Amino acid sequence: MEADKTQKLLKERLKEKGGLKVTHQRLLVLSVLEENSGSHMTAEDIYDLVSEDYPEIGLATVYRTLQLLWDMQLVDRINFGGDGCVRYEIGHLLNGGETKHNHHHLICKRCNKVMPFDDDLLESLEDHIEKATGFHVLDHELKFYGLCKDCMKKQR
Amino acid sequence: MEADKTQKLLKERLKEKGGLKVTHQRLLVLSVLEENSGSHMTAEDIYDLVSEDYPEIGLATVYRTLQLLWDMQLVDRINFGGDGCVRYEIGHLLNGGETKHNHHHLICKRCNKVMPFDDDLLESLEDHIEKATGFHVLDHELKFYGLCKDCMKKQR
DNA sequence: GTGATTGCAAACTTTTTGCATCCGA
DNA sequence: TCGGATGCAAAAAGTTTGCAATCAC
Repeated sequence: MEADKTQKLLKERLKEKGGLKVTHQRLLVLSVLEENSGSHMTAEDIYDLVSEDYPEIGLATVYRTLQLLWDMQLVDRINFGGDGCVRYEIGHLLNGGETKHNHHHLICKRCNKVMPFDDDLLESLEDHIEKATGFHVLDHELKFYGLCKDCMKKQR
Repeated sequence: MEADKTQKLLKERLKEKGGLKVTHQRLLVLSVLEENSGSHMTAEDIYDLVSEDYPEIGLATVYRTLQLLWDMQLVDRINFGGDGCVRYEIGHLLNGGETKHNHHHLICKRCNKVMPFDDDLLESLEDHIEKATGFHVLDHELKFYGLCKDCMKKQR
């Protein structure tokens, strides 16, 4: 999705909410999120990136903007592992229906190595869930915990 | 799994690590986690529960104990939704051999509601992974992100 | 012009760390 | 006894809030 289209959507939603303004800062935060679609960024990551173009921005503004974008459903919040900080990425609704990311990981319980693993096997299960529960699935995340090849060897 | 067995496992692992001690506090934290198997508790939740029986415990001890239990793979860390705090539950290895805890969850991106969802569909995929990559799978965790029935309604 | 928004700093919340004391092995 | 563990308080790290100045409409 092109930046123009995302910006247009932001402007629409701000108008819908009534009285809210399209500011330079809001556009910049959104554009950084869009340029890094797929990565999971903390507020500080976003602050650092926006600062490159606009050093006078404040961290508090980034937090306030992320809260606003979340309220308007333009960004998603995610929580990876137990690192205790909230991460953001551009919303699924904006992220193009096609390029949905399938978070499949093999995680070794011994050495904590994380290996990616691709498989689209779950698509049909999503349909089943939606029919059975009314829950509309947007994305999934599948983690397998176990022992990697190397740690299996070491174990014996 | 009975508390006795869990305690025994804790003692074993502490001995394995060498020099680590079985303290009243560690036993209490583990027993609270076991009594509340299935719920996802913050460190403070656990602190409050342990405090009922043992008011002199410090919050820092709870954090240190949870870190230790996690290192020894006796508890799991989970991070649902974007509520910005880490939660703990008794580890899946301990949570009953038969009823292997398959963490299947439907997580609403809007209201952060978490609904359980059971399915054993992934067993065959585990075999496939092991043959293809040499990774020995012990457990899996599957999360579907989307919009629950209620939030779907509200959206229109 | 007017009210929403911003930057800054201070407050808050959650988690970690330093240290003197205590306790399990 | 002795080194690991604890409780407390102080420090970090992450996030929110109050307020005067500023900017979008």
